[in-house]
Amino acid sequence: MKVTKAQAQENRARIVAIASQLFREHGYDGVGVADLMSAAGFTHGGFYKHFGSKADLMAEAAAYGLSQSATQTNNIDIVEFVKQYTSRAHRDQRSDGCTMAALCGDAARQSDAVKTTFAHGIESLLTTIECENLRGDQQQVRAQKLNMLAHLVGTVMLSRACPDDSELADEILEICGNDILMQLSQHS
Amino acid sequence: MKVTKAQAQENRARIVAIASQLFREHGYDGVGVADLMSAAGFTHGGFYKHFGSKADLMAEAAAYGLSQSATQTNNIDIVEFVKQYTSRAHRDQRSDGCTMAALCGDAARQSDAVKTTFAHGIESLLTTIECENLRGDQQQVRAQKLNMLAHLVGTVMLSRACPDDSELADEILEICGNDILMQLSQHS
DNA sequence: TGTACATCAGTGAACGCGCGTTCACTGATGTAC
DNA sequence: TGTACATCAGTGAACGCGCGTTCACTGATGTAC
Repeated sequence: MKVTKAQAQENRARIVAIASQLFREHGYDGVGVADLMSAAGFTHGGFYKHFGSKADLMAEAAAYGLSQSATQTNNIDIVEFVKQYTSRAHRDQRSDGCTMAALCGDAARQSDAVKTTFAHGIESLLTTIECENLRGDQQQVRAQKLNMLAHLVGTVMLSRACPDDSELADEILEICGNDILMQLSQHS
Repeated sequence: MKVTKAQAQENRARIVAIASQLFREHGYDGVGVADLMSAAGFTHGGFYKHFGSKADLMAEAAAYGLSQSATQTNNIDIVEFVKQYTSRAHRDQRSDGCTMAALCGDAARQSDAVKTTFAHGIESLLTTIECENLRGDQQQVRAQKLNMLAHLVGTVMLSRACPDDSELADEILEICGNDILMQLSQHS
């Protein structure tokens, strides 16, 4: 049965949002078209009325997830952001967490469309990260943010690669979280 | 046809080594049993004479790849190590590069067997990273190494998530590589 | 405003395909006498 | 040392299964008059 134009657009947006979550949790290869359509409350056949292919949705879901991260990062105290990013809650809640940390390993093996989306996502994060505290010229501030981002992403990814409830996983978060905060205060 | 015991053992080792490379390049889901057996010069049927399942091989190949990284790290000048790790050559040669950077994103979604292997891999890297230059007590040195590892892994993963030949990809390597070296000199 | 028709989001069966795994078979190696 | 038999690494066809994608169909929505 057909559906209101507005309703269809809303449904499409829901598919993208749910795909973004499922991809973050299970990876691109870990979620099938039928899985995500079912999670959105539809049958799989309708998928191709909205998207050209699964690969197309992957790029769109990445863009959605990364812009979401950027929005959440915007206008938040940077110290609070680092603490939250390196928290156990963030590590354990992949589906609601940072898309960069959840999928940048997978992105490296995807098409240039997806990689371009991730590159834009990095630039977005660099822009939205609160910078008032950082000293130095524009280039230095950008370098400081880039280093912080790499350190943050590496921290969460290493912690996630450890067995659940392992001491090492928590140690990584704590030690690296503290160091990132220390770097931050040194640059302020 | 049967084959010498020694030959069979050698063949098994070759499968593990090639699997380790292929997994690093294409991810665990991106390489099939038939693919890797073929790459090793065999037909797929013989696979289960050596391994219980593909998942078993994944854990074993990870252990192989991570111990290889640790071996390469051992007794190498740490400045040279950081430069090589953050080089374009390392970023672009996934199959011969660090298993941690290539697969820690995938490892997070695998069984505890694989994750345990990665946790041991992290500990191995912490042990083998040359530490003579680092100041402080044992705990501080461990923290410095852990931070350096997270920073290194994050750097390479972010750079790989960008499109090939993109400026951002190279900028990440350069900026973060320099910062990691600077941290190192500060702690020496 | 009412009517007739076109549109198209969503359904569910069906497609070809590649995956991990199994299995009967081969024949050189290893072993027992 | 020679012979007869068991072992088992490697082969290649076959298996069930789930994947991405296609397609004929439905029926409410949107549109033209």
